[in-house]
Amino acid sequence: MTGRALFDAHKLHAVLELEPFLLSLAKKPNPITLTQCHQIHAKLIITQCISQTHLANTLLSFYSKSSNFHHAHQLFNKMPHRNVVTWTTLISSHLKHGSVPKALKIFNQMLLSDERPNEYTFSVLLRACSNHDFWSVGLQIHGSLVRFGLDRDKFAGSSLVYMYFKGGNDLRDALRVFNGLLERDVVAWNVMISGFAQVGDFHMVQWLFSEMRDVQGLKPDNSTFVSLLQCCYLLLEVKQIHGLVYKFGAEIDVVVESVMVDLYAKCGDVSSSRRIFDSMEEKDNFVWSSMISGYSMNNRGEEAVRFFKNMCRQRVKLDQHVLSSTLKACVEIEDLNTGVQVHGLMIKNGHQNDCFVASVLLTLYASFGDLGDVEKLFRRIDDKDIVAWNSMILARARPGHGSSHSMQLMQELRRTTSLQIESATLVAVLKSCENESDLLAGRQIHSLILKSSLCHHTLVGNALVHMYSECRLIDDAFKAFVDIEWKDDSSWSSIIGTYKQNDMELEALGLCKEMLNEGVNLTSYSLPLCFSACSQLSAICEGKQLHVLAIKFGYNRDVYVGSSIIDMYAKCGNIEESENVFSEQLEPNEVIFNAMICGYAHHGKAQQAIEVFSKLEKNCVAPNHVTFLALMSACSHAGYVEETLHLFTLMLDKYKIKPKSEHYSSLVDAYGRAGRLEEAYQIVQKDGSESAWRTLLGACRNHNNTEIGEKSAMKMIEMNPSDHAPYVLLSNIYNAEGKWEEAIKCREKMAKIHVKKDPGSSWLV
DNA sequence: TTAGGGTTAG
Repeated sequence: MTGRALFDAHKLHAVLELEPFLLSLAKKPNPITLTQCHQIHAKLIITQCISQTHLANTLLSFYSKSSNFHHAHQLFNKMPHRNVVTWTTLISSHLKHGSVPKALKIFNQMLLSDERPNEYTFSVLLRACSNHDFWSVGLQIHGSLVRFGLDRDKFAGSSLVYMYFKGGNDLRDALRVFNGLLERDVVAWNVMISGFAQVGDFHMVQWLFSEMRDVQGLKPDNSTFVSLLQCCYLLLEVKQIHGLVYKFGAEIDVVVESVMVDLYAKCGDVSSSRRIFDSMEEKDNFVWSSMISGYSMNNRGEEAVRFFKNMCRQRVKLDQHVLSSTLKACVEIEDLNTGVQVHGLMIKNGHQNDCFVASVLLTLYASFGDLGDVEKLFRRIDDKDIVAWNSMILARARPGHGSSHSMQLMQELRRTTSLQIESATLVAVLKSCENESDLLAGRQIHSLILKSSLCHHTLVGNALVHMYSECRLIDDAFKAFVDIEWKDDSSWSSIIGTYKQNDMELEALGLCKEMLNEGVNLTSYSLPLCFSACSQLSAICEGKQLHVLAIKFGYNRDVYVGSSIIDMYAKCGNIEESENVFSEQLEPNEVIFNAMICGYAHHGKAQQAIEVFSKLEKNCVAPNHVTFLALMSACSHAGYVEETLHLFTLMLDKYKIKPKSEHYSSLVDAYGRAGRLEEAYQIVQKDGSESAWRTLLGACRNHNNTEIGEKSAMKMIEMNPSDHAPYVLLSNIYNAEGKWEEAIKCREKMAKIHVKKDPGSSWLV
């Protein structure tokens, strides 16, 4: 008797000592190791505490959390007494780390034993059944829940509502269960709010939230705010919810902060994202990756890369999200160096075959023409999804590579996988057909599209228009355009661009008008095309109307739109209006400056062009080759020979810009106009482009220089025998010099080799 | 002692 009492006291002491220790371990976020589990197991056996069901349950949860199912089951089988917690722990661990069928098998065993499942058991099971594959099982479990009288319980009921939202997308059943609950706690309300937020029913979310606020003693928590934030599309809305979080005095957790970082960036306010990020005490991987993608989606790729490098310096763990977001930024800013470093980190962190990360990496390598490694990367990806295939097909659709490889890949995709082809797949394959030699493949894809459900997809239609346009089949492009059911700005831009490229400006402008009549919202893509059509036709009235619309939609200060307006007014003869638009630009870049300089060049205002260039230098904007071409052409036309030469050397020496043929031609033009034909001849011999020779020949014609004129004409005929220009110019030189015989010979030669002069045309009647 | 709701990337 005494011995037994003494033993029990020992046991009690051991329990008192072990219990807090086990509890503290259970609270730790990381699962404990198998060795630690064994040590605890041994200690429980030695102290004979293993027979205490609650302690054995805790050990069972340790084995389960670390996915040591074998040991968990061994312990479970040996336990002399099991309770509902024992069963629920085992079921829950299989659901979290193992498989749903195994969990269901254990649940069936539980039902066959005398143990009754409780609200916790049902809660975990129902949540697992929200996966669509187990939908019918979920309905059966709902039946059991009713039999056990737990269907109105707040725990089991909340999970049931969750299941109807996620698995069945059944809002009515979810609402019915919710209305039937005996008690609705914050979790129950959150499940409802999040369910309606996911399906985009924001009115319902609003209503539920106001109802919830009326319930006494209930306060929205972080989870509520996350769901509310998911309903935000506008910056103002994000700010409002941000304010609400403070109003309710909630202790903001890392998840809410992460969502706000992500959303502010999605609404274009990266500075607010960064402010929240910097103020966060606890930062998880999620928020680091949100910050990187935030920079990237706002066209601030350089900052994304800098942020990533800073993150590496701080030794933050790199996950797939961080790596793929960074690579996306590298693709955007064409930063191969960082991309290669990220590749190394992918290997180091074991993510080299991750589908998300490898898909972007192959896009990056492909954009630098490294196609050999791309294929290897693709083949190694685990569980390739449709986006990985699309990326690979697009990687192979590089200009000049033909369509065969992309077509083969799509056939392989259809033959070997059960993945559903997406619009992006077709867009990628069509991209590889943008050449007349690949037209047959393009037509095959077109017929495939017509047979599929994707024929009404706007993106696919746009790709077809583009493909036919690149193959110079204007009628087919137009037919494909007509077939697009929901034409967007891009559809109209494609067809207008097609007509413009093929010198059909009148038709292009007609389509611009039609587009406006259709009420399509003009954007920074379509507006420049419309302005360009106007300028080519000198259609200033239409141009002015479009200018008003550009102001109305707030695009007049967009660099692409702004430069096209400046160009349109200049080409339509209204340089004053170009100057007005130019002066309205808040942060003019080189494209805007170039448009103004070109405008002055066209109007023969060399002095003003040079003044604009000085302004550009003062604003620390880097000029490009177009800037110098416009400046040199303005100066050469005005007869400023020395100034043209000065600009040419400035371009080379100060700005390190490699001259193109056009620059040489401009230089030749300047010398030619001044009659300095020998110097011009020296330059042409160095450059040797057809356009430079043509310019020189023109100058010889103006200055009646037969000697260099003959040399130039011979060179041009050698370079392009079917061109009529050298014959005409040369015969003009002979005529001017009175060498009629030579002139006739020249024309005869031209007739002999069937070179015909294009008839002249004029806009003036 | 078991348990329900919320976040990111290509």
